Order: sequence, then C-alpha cells, then structure tokens
Amino acid sequence: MVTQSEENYLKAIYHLVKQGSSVVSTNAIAKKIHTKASSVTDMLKKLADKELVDYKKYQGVCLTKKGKIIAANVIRKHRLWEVFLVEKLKFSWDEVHDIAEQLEHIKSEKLINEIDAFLEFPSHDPHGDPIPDRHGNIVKNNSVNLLEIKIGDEGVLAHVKDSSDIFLKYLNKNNLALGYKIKVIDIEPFDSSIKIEVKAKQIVISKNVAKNLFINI
Amino acid sequence: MVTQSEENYLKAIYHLVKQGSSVVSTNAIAKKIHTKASSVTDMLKKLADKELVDYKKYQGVCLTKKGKIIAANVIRKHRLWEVFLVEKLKFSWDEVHDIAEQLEHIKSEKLINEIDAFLEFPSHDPHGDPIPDRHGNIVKNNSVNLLEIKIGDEGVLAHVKDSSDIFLKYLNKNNLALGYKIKVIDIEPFDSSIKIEVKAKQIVISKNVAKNLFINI
DNA sequence: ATAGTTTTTTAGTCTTCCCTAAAAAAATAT
DNA sequence: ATATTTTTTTAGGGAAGACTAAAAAACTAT
Repeated sequence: MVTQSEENYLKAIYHLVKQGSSVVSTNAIAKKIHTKASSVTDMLKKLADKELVDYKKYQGVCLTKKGKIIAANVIRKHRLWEVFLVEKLKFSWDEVHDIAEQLEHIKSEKLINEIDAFLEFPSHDPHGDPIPDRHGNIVKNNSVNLLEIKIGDEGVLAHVKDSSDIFLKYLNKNNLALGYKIKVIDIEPFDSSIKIEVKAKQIVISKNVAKNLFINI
Repeated sequence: MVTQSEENYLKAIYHLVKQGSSVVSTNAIAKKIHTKASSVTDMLKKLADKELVDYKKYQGVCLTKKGKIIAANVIRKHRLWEVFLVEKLKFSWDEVHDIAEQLEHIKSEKLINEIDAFLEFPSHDPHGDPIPDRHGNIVKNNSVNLLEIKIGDEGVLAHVKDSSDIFLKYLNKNNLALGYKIKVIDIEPFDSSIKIEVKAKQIVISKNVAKNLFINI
C-alpha cells in the first residue's frame, strides 16, 4: 500500500524530472512540497526500500518504473477530477486545484475509469495538461512557448504552465482562456514584453506571463 | 480542523445514538469501527477537549451540538457521493459503500453543494437512507419494518438497514430493489419467515432478512 | 588547494492514532 | 454481600510523518 504522503512525493519527483534534469535534488523536492530537506531524506529512504525510487545518498533521486506508474496514475486522477469539476460542476479553472489535490488520493481503479468514461475520455485537463492513460502513458506536448515566437506568428492557446490561483485569475481578467486564438503583434526588445491580439483586442503581456503560456501553431 | 479519524468516530457515535439509547458505550464504538476500547478512550478524550462530545469516564458518550453537525455533514457527504456513484457512474448499490467512505472526507463546502445540485437535490441515498441538508437536518424516516406487518399489508420498499455487500447481493439475486411494491402473503409462526409478493413473483424471506427491510405503506 | 558556503544526512523529538497489558470501575451472579 | 465477569481506563510503546539542530558531504570561489 502506498500512503497519501508517499504519493505526493512520487508526484513531486515526477514533475521535477519532467521539467529538468534526470535526477532530482532533496532540496528541490522539499521546496516543491513545502517541507524540510530532512523530511525528504526520510521519505526517500522509505521509497527506496519499496523500490519506487532510485536513490543514493547525496546523489539525487529518480523514479523507478514502478514509481513512475504510480505517479502517473495520481496525476491522471488529479487531472480527470479537475475536468470533472470544471465540466460537470460549476467550478472555474482557478478553483479546482486544491480539491483535486484531495480527490487524487481516492483509491478505486473502477471509480477513476468510470469518471474517465463519464467525461468521454478527455485528453487534457482545464489547464491544457495532458491526461495520462490508465497505464501511465502520456502524450507529448508539442505546443511552443510564447517567448520562442516571432512577430506575426499565431496559434491557439493550448497550455498554461503556472496553475496557481493568482495567475489563472490574471488570465481570466485579461480574457485569456485555452482554445483562444492568439496573434503576436509586437515584441518589445527592452523587456521582452509581448503585444498580442486575442478576440480582436490587443493586450501587452510581460515576459513573466509569456513564459507560462504555450500555443499550438 | 477535524481529522479523518475524528470524523469517523463522530459518525460512529451519531449512528449508534440514532439506533439506540441516548448514550453510547466505549465498547460499542470499538466494535463499530473495528478498533480497541483503549483507542476509543483516547479519542473520546480528544473529542471532549474539542467539545465535540460530552464524555464522562465510565459514563458513556454522546455528541454535542457541534459534534452532531459535523457528523451529519460527513453522513451527508457519504450519501450524496453514493447517489452520484449509482446515478451518474455505473455503480450498483452494493459497490458504493467503500468508495463513499473515502469520498466523505473530502473537504470542500462548495464541492458537496455542487454535487447536491448536480444530482438535483436527492432526498435519499441508494439504500433509502435520508440525506441530511447542509445544516445537518435530516428527515424522519416513517417507513415500517416488515416484521411489524400483517398478512395482506402492502407497501413500497423504502429502506434497507443493512448495507453490507453480502446483504445487498442477496437482494439483487432475489430481485428486490428500492421502490418495488411488496405485498405480504403469509407469515409463518414457527420461524417468523414471511412470504411476500414482488413483481408478480412470490418469495419467502427469513426473519433475519425481514428485519432489515422497511416499506412505506 | 583550501576556506567558506550550501546541500544533504543524521540524531533526536513531537504528534496522531493505533496497539497490548495491567489496573480500576461497574455490572452480574450466587 | 461478596465473588466473578465484563467494561473501561491507564500506562507504556510502536509506526508514520513531520520538525530542529548538528554533523557530514559536496560544491564554489579565490
């Protein structure tokens, strides 16, 4: 049996590996799940005993095959529940994260597969993140970041990297949502801010915002 | 903050009070939640400190107003989730209990109220148990037990007391479900077994089964 | 290369919730 | 009324998962 806490560590490692090097540091995990490095070390030993991670002292950590499947499954549940909350209940995309953090730990294969079917097998969650299938396979995201784009390029907003409440509220306020067509009007060399056109309106977004937006060209 | 374990104790006390005397014994709670009497004593002290139960050593325990509201809320969540699983996903009434045991601890007022609305404010769960409203109020059940009934009486199956997997499977096998019309054909004085008519078929049920069936006349 | 800094681990504690064993109180039986 | 049984509580301890403080290892910079 994998505990809730163990699932959270596996998930954190999974995400950190995905967005960076092949091995994850103790500190990085501690930061990610708001705990102390010493707690992380404790847990890594436990996960290593269970053969869910490959861990050697001072050498960082990565997931084993078994660990990766469990992590992907937790992420699958998280994202499916998010879709459920937004599509079937009246939640907006900035409200679902904390609830999905709880729901992702509900243990029942059948439940999550029924939810999947009930939602008609969505491929992405409300933030544009791909949903792993029941074997832990996940589609590659080939959307491109707004910072890597030239004036005149256009595409459809497909993914937001930062799913924090505050960032999603910013997007709401500026009428930016997944699926909207975005055209790059101008890029300011001084601060890398970008003027874009969305729904026939032009707005300027900072480099920091652009960093978190991805479009399909 | 009320922990999951505390919620389970409050729920157990709520159920035991409902079906019996005004005060609940340590042993009764231990039996209900499959733990030891000493663990129960520990927890009762903690709940008493939080003013969720009235507890005096050796005197049994009952819920305070605050405790009762929390317990009713957990039960509300449990039953609404059961309705969701049966009505919206493809679960049968004998599969939902264990999953609802997990889901009942998800913390979000908004979530459960949205679920309630999504289900169009059901009044009863799949086993015929009434669903408390968001203030913890619960309608009185005025269905009558099959053992208290005379030959010739008839009514609609409204409630099953035992929600165990094995009992519900027995009902499935014998084509008994909530909402079905039942007529009492004969009562055998020797063993109190009852011959009933359901859906134009006659079956004999034991006293033990009858004890768990309630109908609206 | 070595001194200083940062990261990681170890050692020891705390809280929650469970347990066993023994003591104390209450209930029951003779 | 007292002996026996049952119930409940206390005492002490274990596992999980967090923490602080200190030690050890690994980096970094001169």
